[in-house]
Amino acid sequence: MRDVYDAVADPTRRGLLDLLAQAGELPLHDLVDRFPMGRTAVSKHLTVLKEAGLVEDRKVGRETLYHLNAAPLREIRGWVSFYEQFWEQRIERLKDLLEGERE
Amino acid sequence: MRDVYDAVADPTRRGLLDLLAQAGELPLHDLVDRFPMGRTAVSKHLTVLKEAGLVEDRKVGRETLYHLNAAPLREIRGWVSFYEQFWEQRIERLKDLLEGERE
DNA sequence: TTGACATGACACCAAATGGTGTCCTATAGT
DNA sequence: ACTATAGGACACCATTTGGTGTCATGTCAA
Repeated sequence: MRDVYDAVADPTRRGLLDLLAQAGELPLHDLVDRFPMGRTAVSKHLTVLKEAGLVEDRKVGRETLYHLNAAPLREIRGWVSFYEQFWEQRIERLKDLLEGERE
Repeated sequence: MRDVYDAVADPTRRGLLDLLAQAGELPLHDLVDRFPMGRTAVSKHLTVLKEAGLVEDRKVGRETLYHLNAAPLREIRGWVSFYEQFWEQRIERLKDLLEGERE
């Protein structure tokens, strides 16, 4: 479907995830109220998040209620945790090490 | 400058970071050899990564050597770790909880 | 039953994105 | 000195992206 890294790259979409994490479940019009853009734009962002599996929705009457599914974020978590070893060590130390190879 | 989430959204750019993590330091033409695209495209991706602070470069003779700076990834790590609490609990349980509100 | 509300489904548009090729300069190597 | 290599700096292009507005449909409430 859609890459989870890509889905999360947009600040509006991260904002949507934050709201859904906080509120549990919200209808579209409530979400729209929190952003400086129209309903169509927010709806599109939610579609992207749905394609990435990060949100799910259910229809209740005339509303569509959206809620978070955080599971796909495991992928990002796993990827980024690999790099922890590199930021733990001082950057300058790495630089010196690389420069020192010539001596 | 450039959003680190955005910089990391592209699979080619994640590939570049992986290569630099492994090799320590590589010149542009070595990086180009590993991807199915031209020098200009790879160079542009490296520029994006530089704008996000994820790579740095130094000129040695006629080569430009690129190396990783993983520090900005802390931002992503921090953001995503907030969501751990949501994927730890079973998704079905959350759903049942939300549906149960009406009874 | 009538009118307001919620949203899906388009069509549309400007700007950003991810590629390309070309030209130019600097450096290495013979 | 000459030639090949490394790569910066463009100009260019198709596609995607992130927004808009409009129309049609289903639902709620008086």
